[in-house]
Amino acid sequence: MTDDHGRPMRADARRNRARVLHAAEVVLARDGLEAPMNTIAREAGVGVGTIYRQFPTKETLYQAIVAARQRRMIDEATALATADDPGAALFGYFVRVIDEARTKKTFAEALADAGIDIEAGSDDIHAEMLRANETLLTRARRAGAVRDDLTMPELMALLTGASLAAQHGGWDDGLRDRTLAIIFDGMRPHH
Amino acid sequence: MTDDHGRPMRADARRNRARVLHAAEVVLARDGLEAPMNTIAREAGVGVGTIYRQFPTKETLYQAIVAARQRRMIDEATALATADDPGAALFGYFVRVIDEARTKKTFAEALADAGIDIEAGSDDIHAEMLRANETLLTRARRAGAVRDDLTMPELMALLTGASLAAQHGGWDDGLRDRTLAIIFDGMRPHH
Amino acid sequence: MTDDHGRPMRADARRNRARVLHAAEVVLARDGLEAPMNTIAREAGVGVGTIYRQFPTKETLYQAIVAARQRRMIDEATALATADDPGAALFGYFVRVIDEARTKKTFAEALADAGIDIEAGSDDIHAEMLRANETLLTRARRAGAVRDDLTMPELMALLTGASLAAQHGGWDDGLRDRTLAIIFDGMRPHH
Amino acid sequence: MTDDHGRPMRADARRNRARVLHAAEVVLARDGLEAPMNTIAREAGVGVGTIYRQFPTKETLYQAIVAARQRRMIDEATALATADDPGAALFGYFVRVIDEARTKKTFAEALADAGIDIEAGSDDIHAEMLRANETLLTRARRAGAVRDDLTMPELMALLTGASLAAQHGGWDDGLRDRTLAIIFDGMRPHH
DNA sequence: TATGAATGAGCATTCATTCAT
DNA sequence: AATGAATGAATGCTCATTCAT
Repeated sequence: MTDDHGRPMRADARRNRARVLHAAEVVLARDGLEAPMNTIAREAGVGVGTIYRQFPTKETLYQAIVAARQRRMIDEATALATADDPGAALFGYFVRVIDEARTKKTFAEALADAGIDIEAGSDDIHAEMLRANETLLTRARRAGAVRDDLTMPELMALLTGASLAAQHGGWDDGLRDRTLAIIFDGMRPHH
Repeated sequence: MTDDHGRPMRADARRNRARVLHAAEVVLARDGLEAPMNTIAREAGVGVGTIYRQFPTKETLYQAIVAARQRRMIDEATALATADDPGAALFGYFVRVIDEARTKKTFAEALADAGIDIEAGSDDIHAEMLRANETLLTRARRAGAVRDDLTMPELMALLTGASLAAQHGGWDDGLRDRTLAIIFDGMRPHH
Repeated sequence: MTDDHGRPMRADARRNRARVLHAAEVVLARDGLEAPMNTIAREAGVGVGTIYRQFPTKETLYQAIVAARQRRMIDEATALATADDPGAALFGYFVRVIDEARTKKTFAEALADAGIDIEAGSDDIHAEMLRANETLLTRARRAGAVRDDLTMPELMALLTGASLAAQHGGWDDGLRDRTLAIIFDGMRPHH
Repeated sequence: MTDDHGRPMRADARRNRARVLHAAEVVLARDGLEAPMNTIAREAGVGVGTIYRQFPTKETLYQAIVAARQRRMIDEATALATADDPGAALFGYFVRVIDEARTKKTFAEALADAGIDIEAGSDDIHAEMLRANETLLTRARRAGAVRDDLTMPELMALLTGASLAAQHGGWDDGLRDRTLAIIFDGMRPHH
């Protein structure tokens, strides 16, 4: 991690950055997106000014949270990209994404936003996530685990929809399993 | 339409109520839920006070918009409840709901909220919509058009997810058709 | 009672005026001076417009209420002006004024305002009330019932203070009697 | 002066708190209780937000002003509690209270409010002021400087009434002296 | 003439962001 | 570098007053 001038961040700065990020996740999940910066600062045990040093804007802070999650998802996708069973890999990844959305309120919307720039891929990390997803999809398709006409836009649409619904509706484990079972059946070939 | 005392509303009041409702739909779709009441008032060509006469709270105004849409959906569902082909009726209704969400931004979230109180049904109109949906689902299931283990919670989850995704992602006609094709396949029997 | 053009008021107009005045007294005593015109209108069973026809301003309405009370007080003072015992007349009048203030919240402040323009007497009815009070005072002084150095300014100051305190403090009968006993003792000669 | 967490206030914060308090006194005396917060802020030379940081509510600000005055009065009363002449102490204190009311418009009403909860004494500072007053009264009564049947309720009634009248009527020094002379005579024994 | 719907300036309060300490 | 006090634009809502019905 580097600062604005390319120098590595001081240890305390990096520690503060992590505390802020964590506090923001907690507060956003609890109070929603309208939560004031002061609340986040208090939760983090720092002054507001410290947040603004790392994140010039509330917007920036949110993006950082989302980016962190996307990075985590990318890592999972990457790990699964070489799995033996490409179908199981894709479906397993799908479940992981939905679980993330069920827990961390901010993630689902961000994912939805990412889906929008499918072609654009304006943002680096968005683009990277899309690439990782695409790998999983392509492998599953080639293995015959999903239908041929399931392409990235539809996958992102399904992923996004399920995430948003899960977050908004407070899905429990049972509802998640039963709903995804239906969606997964629709994704498979031979209909 | 009657006022609080059961008297019929004055002509100008009814006209203004409609203008406000319409303006609110336009503004909310354009600027999001954060749009100030003043903007809605300007769009409607009335003073803020006029809005507050009909809707004592911003919240109330939103609920009125949503209620109007839910009523429209209930009407559609009711009309389809006696259709010859129960499967086509359910799937056709599903498409209509998603189209509504694509156009009118406020609807999808409200639908999602409705899904939450599936058992509760606290709100009258929510409950009514759920009942109407349930009729369509039951008929389709009895006709063998959808799988046996597709019950209301899953239907609402799918409906909600697709609506939110369609709204958020700005689905075009093609994406809508292809995505719903997958979901519908998942809903059908024989897996 | 005449209208703006000097013509006698129509019967219904006079009736409405009375209803409004009464409603305003009730509402002001209940909700305080901040009470909205709409509340007064509802209490009176008329539209706001009707109030504004009689009283061009909220201020005007309040003044009318106060004027009515002052008139009543003037009548009492006038009646007592020929009483056999001038001392009893003045003290009895004092009690009546305080009782009015205890019941009708708006009166005390108005009385206080009246006291201010002791010399000015800008307003007709204020001036008239002051004259009536002065008559009672002068007779009592001549009869030796009150000390010689008790003149109008002090009388108004005492009357005003007791009224405001009674209104504000919610005096009960006992507190009224005991407090006025002290004040009256102070007003008597031989100290 | 400490902040909510027990830490000493920053120098600038304390300075601003004082400026706000002072500005509020000035504005309230000039424009009445309806004065907008923005006016107070402008008078204080700070932004509105600064006021709200110290006083979460308009109400709170007013209470702070009143509390400050009550504290000042308590101090005076306490100082007089050991004076050689208990009668002079009580009467002198009475004059001081009235002078405060003549100058600082908000005080009189607060004093009146305090008088109401004579037994209740719900509020700490109210209760403390009442106790201080009671000490002066008891000493004066024991010394034979005031009549035996003058107890706290009557004292508060007289104090309140004179304060409200002085504030409302804009008493000058002469009127104050002559009116209080009458009241004080009424408070003395031997009638 | 009476009604009450419409108006919009005005108010208390919040909160992202800046900057003195 | 961190802190948190200060800022002030922006927002939801109220209510005296006007005016179409």
